[in-house]
Amino acid sequence: MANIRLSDVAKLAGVSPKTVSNVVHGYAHVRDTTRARVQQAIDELGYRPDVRGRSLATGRTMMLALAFPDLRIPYFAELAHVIAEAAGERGYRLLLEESGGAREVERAILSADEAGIVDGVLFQPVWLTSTEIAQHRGDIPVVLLGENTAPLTVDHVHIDNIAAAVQVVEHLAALGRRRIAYVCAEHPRPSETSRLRLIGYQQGLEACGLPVDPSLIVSGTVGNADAARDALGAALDAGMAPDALVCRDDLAAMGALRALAERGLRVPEDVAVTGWDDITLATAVRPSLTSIRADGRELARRALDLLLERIDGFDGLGRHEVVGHSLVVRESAPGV
Amino acid sequence: MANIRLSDVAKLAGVSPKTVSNVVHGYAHVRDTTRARVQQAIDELGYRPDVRGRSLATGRTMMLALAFPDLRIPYFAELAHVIAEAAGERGYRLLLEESGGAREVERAILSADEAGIVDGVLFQPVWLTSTEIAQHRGDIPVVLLGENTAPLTVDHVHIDNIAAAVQVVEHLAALGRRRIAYVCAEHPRPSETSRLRLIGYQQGLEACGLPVDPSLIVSGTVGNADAARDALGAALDAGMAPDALVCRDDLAAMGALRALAERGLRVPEDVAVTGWDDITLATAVRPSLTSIRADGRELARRALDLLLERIDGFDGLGRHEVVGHSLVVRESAPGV
DNA sequence: ACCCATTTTTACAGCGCTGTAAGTTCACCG
DNA sequence: CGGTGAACTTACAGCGCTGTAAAAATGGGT
Repeated sequence: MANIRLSDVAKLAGVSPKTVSNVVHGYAHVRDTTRARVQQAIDELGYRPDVRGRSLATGRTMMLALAFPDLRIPYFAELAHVIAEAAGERGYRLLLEESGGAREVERAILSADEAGIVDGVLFQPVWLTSTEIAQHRGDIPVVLLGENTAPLTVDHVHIDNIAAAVQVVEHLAALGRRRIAYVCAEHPRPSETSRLRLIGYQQGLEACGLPVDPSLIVSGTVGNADAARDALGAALDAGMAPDALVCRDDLAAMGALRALAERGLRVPEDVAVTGWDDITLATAVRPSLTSIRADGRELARRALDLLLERIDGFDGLGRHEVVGHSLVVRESAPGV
Repeated sequence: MANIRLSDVAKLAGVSPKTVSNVVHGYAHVRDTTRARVQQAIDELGYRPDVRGRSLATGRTMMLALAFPDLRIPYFAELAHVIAEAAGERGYRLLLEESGGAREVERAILSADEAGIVDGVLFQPVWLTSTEIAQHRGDIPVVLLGENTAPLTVDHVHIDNIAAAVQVVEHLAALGRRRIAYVCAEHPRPSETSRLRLIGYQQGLEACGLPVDPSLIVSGTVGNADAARDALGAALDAGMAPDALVCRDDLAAMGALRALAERGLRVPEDVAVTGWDDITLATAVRPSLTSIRADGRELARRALDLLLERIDGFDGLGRHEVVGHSLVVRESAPGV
């Protein structure tokens, strides 16, 4: 089946190609009779516009990229879902790019060596520093997501990690917990996200008048429940005796739940546990997870707004926006 | 920064545009001195090929779509990851499309009203019947994924659901379980996937000489652990007393674990539980899940091979391929 | 019937690239 | 030193569509 082109429709309808284009786009100034004739030709031939020609002519692809570490991490999958939905409402498709958490790949994403694929990029870096980000070629609009410090020249949407971490610690302290551990700081160098959460963790302890004890910080691989279980398990076996855990994310929390259960420690009676991200499964595990929940819909909305403004030509300094978060209290660290 | 075009590079290097194109593509018959000169011009100008022009000229976009119900379901996220990886190895990007499990959207995916976005589609339908699929416009190559019966004219890659379900039941029977329930059949009409798994479940029971008891079939929403927990919980409260559960997928299994635990039933001592999909978190919950694992890498490989053959013009009858699966035995339904 | 202001339609050129086929240059042989 | 095939390079046309600006048609007065 040879592909039907705009001009084929035009020929059949006896109008110029541009008029067909106008009909396809619902342009107002087309006589009803003309529109009907063109529409009939479209239907008759089964014409479907080819976006490549269009995008070459308009300079827009109506596609955005969302770049983040790994689709298999529930938080990112859920984020992608929300953003794809919001992008769709604005007429854009979403292309997902996984960096695998590798600095190389993150760099490649910013300096893409092919143009014309997407109109803009939403990018959640893990390792790239703001200096590196600031040096990106700038051929294409970028909005940063997540917790990294962003350069002044680039838009950025995030939650207040420090405040959230403080809130978590205060919640645990209000439950009477005194030996509050932090589970899964990357080793040897924490990602920016972890760094901020650790700062908040420490601030929270200080605010509650609790000592900051480095031996209560468990290092481990991020984004992997089993790794968290092993890391925490080893720490517990080595004698660490926390009465609460601030976990870097829900996956770590799930691993922690296992490690605790395997040692006969009850949650929350013996050890209260909090997660981060409030993934869907947070309600399915037992006990269900108390967790920090970012306002994902708002995050998607703001990020897309900023990006679309850039695509429309806005060229000012970077905007840095904070979206809301909340502590969702569940069984693993219940309310007082 | 005005965009640099191929012709700009050609001008600077003093060659024809086509020669620049040849250099970009690593075409063999370019004199070294020419290549060097062109390369220098490319670097100097920071030229990056525009894929839109290329794809208009070649007729290829080097993008594939993967359409499935919902990114937030871990199995699909993990599937998307594997397929994206395999597609990348073949030089293709992957565009994800979520159907939301809606028949309407599934139909729209097949009869996309815009052309030229992707070169082919991998499609995991939930509700579309093979008749409907067979009637799709055929403008674009499609390979079906997953468990639906596919029309004879369309390629299809799947695992043997019936055999896998039989295997699960036999495993449970070998543990001495006699009252093996099935958790989460969609109500009122099961999806094709559920139907096949139910058939296998029944066959397995018969093969083991166990009675098929309809009251051991729990209906419920699919893809949602909490719904599974509620559905199973209600059934248990109503007096159902299984000693094993075949769960439709790992999410259902996780919900089931909760429902059982809340009622003081021990897994696997009182009730053995199996899942399906072997998602990453299957090892993180407690007890870890015995689950059916499809060979995802092989699935991705085969599906892409078939699709790329279609894109290359293959026009024969549909190929139907079965990829391997295995029963991964863990704590929730241990080996004998 | 004619003029003017709209409304509707069109011609044109070009977005950036590559396949084809037809040059042109080169190295080497007789 | 011409001839020859291989190695290299290019002209051309067109992939399918849309922005622009200008032309054509229409309608409403006078």
